[in-house]
Amino acid sequence: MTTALHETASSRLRGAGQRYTARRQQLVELFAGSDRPLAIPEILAAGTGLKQSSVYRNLADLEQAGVVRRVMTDEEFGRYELAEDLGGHHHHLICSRCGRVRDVEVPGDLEATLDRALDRLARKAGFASVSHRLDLIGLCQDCAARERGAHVTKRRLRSAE
Amino acid sequence: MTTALHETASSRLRGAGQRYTARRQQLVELFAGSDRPLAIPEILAAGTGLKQSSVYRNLADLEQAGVVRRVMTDEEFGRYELAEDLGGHHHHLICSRCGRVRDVEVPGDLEATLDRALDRLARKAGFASVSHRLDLIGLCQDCAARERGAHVTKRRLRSAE
DNA sequence: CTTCCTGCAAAAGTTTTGCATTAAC
DNA sequence: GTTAATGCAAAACTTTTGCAGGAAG
Repeated sequence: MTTALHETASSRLRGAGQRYTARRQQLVELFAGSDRPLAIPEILAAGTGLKQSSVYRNLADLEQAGVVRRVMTDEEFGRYELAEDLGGHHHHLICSRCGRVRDVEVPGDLEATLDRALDRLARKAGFASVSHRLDLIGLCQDCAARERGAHVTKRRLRSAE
Repeated sequence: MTTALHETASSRLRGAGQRYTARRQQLVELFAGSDRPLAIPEILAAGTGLKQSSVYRNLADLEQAGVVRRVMTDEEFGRYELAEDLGGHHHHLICSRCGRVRDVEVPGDLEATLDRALDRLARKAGFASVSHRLDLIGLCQDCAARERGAHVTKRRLRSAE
């Protein structure tokens, strides 16, 4: 089922002069089974036994090889997911309060319209080889209620969960 | 010219129980005069005399009051810009290699189409009060040439500039 | 046996915070 | 005078790196 995925990952890593070790296979499996990009703490907690520095280094290597990519959220740490051609083109629903992220797909015709328009724009500005990143920002159901409080930092919010 | 902006900023801060000090006015002016979101190092280097911790604290307060907002790039530090209703709705051209950012506006009809479609999507997923974030990712002219190199971290890239 | 990967510990970079001082109201 | 804002120094947190040991080819 994920055989093709592993073969692709393997060949991309070898192409970059690197090995597709058991650790890295674990990481790829983890991403393949997730419905959202994963943060490093989540990966560490997932019971792979991987150590922090190895996770960072492996993710950097996998990113270089084009197997995963780093995604941006409003959090102050990074999240990773499968590269677009492996995990499919999709976007993210991001809760602006608690940082929760979920994958979401938008209709194909909207994507097409968007692509055409943005390509034109980028070219006019001298940008090459353009892709886009489209996120939906809002409040998830949990947070919509308790929206309140002053001088609350994001870190405090996270640890309060 | 920026009088209205200052008045709005002032009233929003007071509404949050805070003062619109000279330092904060400087910050708002800085953002108003920029064609891209500013990073903390840039703000510190702009000659305002503000200290690092004050910049962070002021930006947090201004963000809470709805005067500025933090924007995400591929860099590992944050950038800030005026809130959408003060600085205008726009998007960002981001160079995936050097991290350079520039503001860009997309045609109004595309925005409208987008808004309608995304609102529907978000509602279906149980998200409330949604906005969107659309970035164009690519290579700026400077970087399009020298695209190369393995195991190069982003931090190294930045300091190499 | 050579090269890459891993873990540990330590460092670097960004952001937050405690406390005393200064400025705003 | 009371409350908020500032600067300084130190801490917290995320990410990167040096080095020694271990696994993969």
